[in-house]
Amino acid sequence: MPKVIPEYKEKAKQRIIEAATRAFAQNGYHQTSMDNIAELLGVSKGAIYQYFKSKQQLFFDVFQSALIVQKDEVMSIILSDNPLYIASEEFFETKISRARSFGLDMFLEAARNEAIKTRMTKIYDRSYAEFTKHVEDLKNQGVIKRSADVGVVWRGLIALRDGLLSSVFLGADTSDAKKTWQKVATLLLNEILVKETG
Amino acid sequence: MPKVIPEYKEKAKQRIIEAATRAFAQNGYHQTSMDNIAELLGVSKGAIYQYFKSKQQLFFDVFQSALIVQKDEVMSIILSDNPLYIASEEFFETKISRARSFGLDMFLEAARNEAIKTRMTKIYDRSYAEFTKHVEDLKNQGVIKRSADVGVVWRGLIALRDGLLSSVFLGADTSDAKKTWQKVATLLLNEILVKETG
Amino acid sequence: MPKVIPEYKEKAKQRIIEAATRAFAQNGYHQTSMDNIAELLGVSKGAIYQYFKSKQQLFFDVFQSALIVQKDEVMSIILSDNPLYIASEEFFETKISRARSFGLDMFLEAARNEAIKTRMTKIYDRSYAEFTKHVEDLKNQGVIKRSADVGVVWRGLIALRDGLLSSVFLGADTSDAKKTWQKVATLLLNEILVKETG
Amino acid sequence: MPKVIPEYKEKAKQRIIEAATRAFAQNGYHQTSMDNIAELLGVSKGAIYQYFKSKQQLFFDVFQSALIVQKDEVMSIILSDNPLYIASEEFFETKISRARSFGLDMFLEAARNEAIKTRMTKIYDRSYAEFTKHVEDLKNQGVIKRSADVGVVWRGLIALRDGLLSSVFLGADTSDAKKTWQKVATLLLNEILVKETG
DNA sequence: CATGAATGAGTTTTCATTCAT
DNA sequence: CATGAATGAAAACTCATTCAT
Repeated sequence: MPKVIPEYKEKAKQRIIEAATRAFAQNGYHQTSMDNIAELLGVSKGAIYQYFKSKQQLFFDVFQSALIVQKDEVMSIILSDNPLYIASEEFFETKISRARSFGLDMFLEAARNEAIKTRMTKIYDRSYAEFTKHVEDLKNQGVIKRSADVGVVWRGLIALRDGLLSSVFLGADTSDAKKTWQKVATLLLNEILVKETG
Repeated sequence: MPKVIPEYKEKAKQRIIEAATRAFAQNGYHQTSMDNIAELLGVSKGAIYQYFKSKQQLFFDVFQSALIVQKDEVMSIILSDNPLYIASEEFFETKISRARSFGLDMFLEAARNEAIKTRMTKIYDRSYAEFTKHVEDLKNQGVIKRSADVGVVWRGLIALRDGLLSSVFLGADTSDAKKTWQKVATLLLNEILVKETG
Repeated sequence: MPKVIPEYKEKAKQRIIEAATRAFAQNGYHQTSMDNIAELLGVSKGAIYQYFKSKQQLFFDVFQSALIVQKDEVMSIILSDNPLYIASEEFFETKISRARSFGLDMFLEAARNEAIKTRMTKIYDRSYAEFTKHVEDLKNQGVIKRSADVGVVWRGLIALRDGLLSSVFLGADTSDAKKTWQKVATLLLNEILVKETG
Repeated sequence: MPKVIPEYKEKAKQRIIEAATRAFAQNGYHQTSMDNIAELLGVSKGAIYQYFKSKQQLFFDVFQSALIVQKDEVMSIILSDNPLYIASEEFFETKISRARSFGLDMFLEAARNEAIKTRMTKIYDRSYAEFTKHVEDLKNQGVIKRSADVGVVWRGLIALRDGLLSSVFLGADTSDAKKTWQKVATLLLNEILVKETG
């Protein structure tokens, strides 16, 4: 069924990316065949190749689209009124469901792909730059301690998040993970926030 | 290479596991072929099948043997004289090289294997049990605060470690990661230790 | 590009044939996709199928049109004032560029197609018939020896041409080929011409 | 069925090359699938890949083995007692059957492969070098004219052969081709031989 | 008529696994 | 026991062809 709608191509790509994201996330890059994705879409293998020249390219695009989502979300929280929301179990809950729909091993596959690594580093760097810029404002507003080493906290939070998510996927108890997140994140944020919280 | 000695079988298995660990760690489960492993050993593919009925089984055994190594190491540190050694950059350094030689995606492969997941949970549980038992002693000795929620710290440390290691493999700056580890681990340990440290 | 004029159909076919000829010649039948041809024309794949029911049919028509061109040229030379022009390096030069723009492997593809082979044989036969008829005139005019076995010379020249062209495409030195053509063609023509030349 | 005979591997390769030569010759490179070749051998596709890492490589080896055969034969004739045997219809007959079992389009496929072209040029050059060296002897023995331009004759003969073979495959009458070969080859050889022949 | 999205059969290639020697 | 040749099932990718718009 040819579709002559102008933006159809973009929509088709998007649909494929979504299906692929689901498939990669659930079964991993290697366990997912182009056939799987096509079937998920109710479409023939060949159709996918009209939009992505290879499985690698599809993966790359899937990954990038996921990264963009991640970045946006992190930024929005940082810029929100209540920075301590980050330390809530609710926040971590959304992380879990998002990660579940993203797939850890996509990161590992990505880690083997130089092009992806470069891009990812770039995205993280930009994200970090925006973060520190915003932090400067918060310091001026007296929300964050002037002396705070924000980099450490930032990296600590991200590592904690990733590590806890991994543990959940590897079978750890979810409520333990959530509680851990809440406590440790609070601890970290209190290191930099002026007004103590518990 | 001796070939007919009685305990030869066990030694042969061990040699295969070692080679497979190296191969899996370096290239990941899917990128490693039985041929690769056989070649690494200077042995024929068929020989491997004498000891392991499938690639999956070999992986399982490789993984299990790796977990045992990990557990031992973690325990030994906890039981050591200086619990704060954990928070040192040096400690993290050894983690990096060990992880590099183990391979992150082995965990992910494992995460898809129910048998492995169960076993892993069991190992972690036992490890945690030993840990808490030991902690009880330390509380009695006045080293650790009576009120400390040691579970949170334990899980936090492990998550932090895994998250930072991931970030390093994904291209993050190693010295940033080490510094983050040192600061945050100290923060966490100070939560439970009676004698404060910086 | 006009699209609804009556004779448009014929012109469109011609345009497609020209583009296809270029594509087939440059890359060979199998290395040329319908997409390639369509792209070369700035037209959609589907459009080609409006005029040619299959790739094979398109090839057939391309080939036939090429054969007609060839025949015409050969005839015109034979009928020209200076039959020895054939033996010149200049003549061979034009052959090279023509062959380059036609493609050797089109002949081979053709050789597998019975319909093409039949048609080709027919065209060559007609060409040969015209040639011998003309030769009869030349014999009467005393230009060609009465005793000459013109068939041998004709076939010899064509074979020599094709063989030398092949060698050039396979990497032989062009000036060697041209010189060989000039010498051997002269030798052959002198066999049948009354007035000797060097 | 594993075969532990030492030279088995070489024999297996040879068998595959022979089957592939037949298949390529009959149907051309592109029309021949690895399946075809495997079937011809009564073997699985995978088996071929144990000996040749790709279809291209197999083709390369097929081609090279064919070239070696060709070179040897040409040399043996040149060095034979009766150089004029080359001009016989019988000689051409053997050429036809050999070419039939080799396949013209292998040359064309080869013409697109730089590695093959290079190798081919090298083989031809060596062959030509041996030829000219031998010719020097023949000049000294008074068999060949001192003034003869042997290069032209050599290239002329090869081109004639290739061209006539092509024509036969493209449907020309075989006996016409043979006769043409006999006449023109004689003409060419008489150009260089001291003792005239008819 | 023209378009180009979709199809699906075909092709190359890989690799875990088996088994005759 | 060890070997490695052979298998066969899968996977990625291509492309002539069709057909709804």
